[in-house]
Amino acid sequence: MKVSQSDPRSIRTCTLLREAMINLTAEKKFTNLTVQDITKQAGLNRTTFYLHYSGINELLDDCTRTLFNQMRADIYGNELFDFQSDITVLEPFVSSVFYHLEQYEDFYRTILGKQGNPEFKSLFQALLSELIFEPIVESKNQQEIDWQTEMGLRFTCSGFVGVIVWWLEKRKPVSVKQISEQIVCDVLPDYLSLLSQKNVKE
Amino acid sequence: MKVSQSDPRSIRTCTLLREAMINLTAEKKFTNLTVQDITKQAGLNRTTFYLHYSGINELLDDCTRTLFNQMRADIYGNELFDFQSDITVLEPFVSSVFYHLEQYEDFYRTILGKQGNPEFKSLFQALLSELIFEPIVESKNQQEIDWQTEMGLRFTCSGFVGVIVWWLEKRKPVSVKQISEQIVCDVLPDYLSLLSQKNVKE
DNA sequence: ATAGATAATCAACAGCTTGTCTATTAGTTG
DNA sequence: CAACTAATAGACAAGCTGTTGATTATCTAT
Repeated sequence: MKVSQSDPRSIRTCTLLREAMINLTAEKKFTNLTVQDITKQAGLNRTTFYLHYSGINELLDDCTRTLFNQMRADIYGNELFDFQSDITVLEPFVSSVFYHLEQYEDFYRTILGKQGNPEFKSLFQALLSELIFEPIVESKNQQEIDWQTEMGLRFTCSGFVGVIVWWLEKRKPVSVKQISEQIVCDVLPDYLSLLSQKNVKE
Repeated sequence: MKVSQSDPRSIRTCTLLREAMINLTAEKKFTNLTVQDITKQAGLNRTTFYLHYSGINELLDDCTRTLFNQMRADIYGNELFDFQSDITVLEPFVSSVFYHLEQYEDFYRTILGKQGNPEFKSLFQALLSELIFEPIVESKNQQEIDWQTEMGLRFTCSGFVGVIVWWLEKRKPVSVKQISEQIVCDVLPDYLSLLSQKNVKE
């Protein structure tokens, strides 16, 4: 960014570039996506791009921040849950993730998929970990977490993202309500038992 | 491939190119890796590359096949297991995956990581699914699998790969024996029960 | 409303990679 | 030895990149 950020022209340009990137990605044109493609789609001059971003990765970072802020707001629109009482209070949080995905379905399908961007996927997983799973670990386990817990956390986050990708790839074979209930009722309870027990083989 | 495949010169060239690709990737030079880099590393002329591969992706495919054949052999070096009896018979299979990873540790760390290749990661996950997890589903469940089972399978595979990436990223914080036992004894039993039970919430 | 500041445009540039030619050299096989 | 074929070397057009300088359009403060 070498320009103002508060100037209406800058805001407009950045918005157009973000939208162009998201729309082109949604059209499965992510691999080998060029600055030319983006600026053409946005109806802007290629030179203008470099006034705002150093390259495509920086624009993607901007898109990522924008989408994640939105998802954060979507998720925290729900009441904070008391995890101790009942695991099913998680259901609205899990549902809101899927509802958010539906808003940019084509974009997420491409960028999280085989032809997508591993950096974005990693950030996406970290966000879900931060928003949903780490609070559970903290509420259950106040002391320093051991490697078994850390590994279990990673297993659960990766599994959750894997299920999301499956759901997107398969073009939503079941409803948000169905998949959310399946995850909350059948998958996460096992995760909890994993966190509370300490079966260290030594 | 426009050349013989059985000619000693071709075999030598392809081997050199595969090794160059794997070594350069291991040195964290995967993103923006060029044909020039590879042929220079291999000590070959750039034109020679195109006699054997149409592009980097095709060379990576060749590397993938080679590594996966080796992993398949590593895994099947163990006795076939009867999953019904005891889940812990899986331990040698899980261990052999980690021992295989150690042989090309730096390569796998890069290509499965944030700067890596999602296509490779997807194939890697599919291979583990085929070699380890799908046989379990089939042994437990002869009828057509429902979406809950399919989802559980995806969850388990993704979680397993997630743990592998965690282990590589953290530079092997625990031994192969420790992580394999933890996975087999504490993680998989919970999730594998998912693959056989029918908790359809409807 | 005007003047100064700043963003957007346009044309052009060198640098790099790609994929494909040719012609020539080196190695393999019968 | 003779034929076949892989490897090399140099060159080419094409495409994208990131930057420059000059010009036009738009914003903002007075």
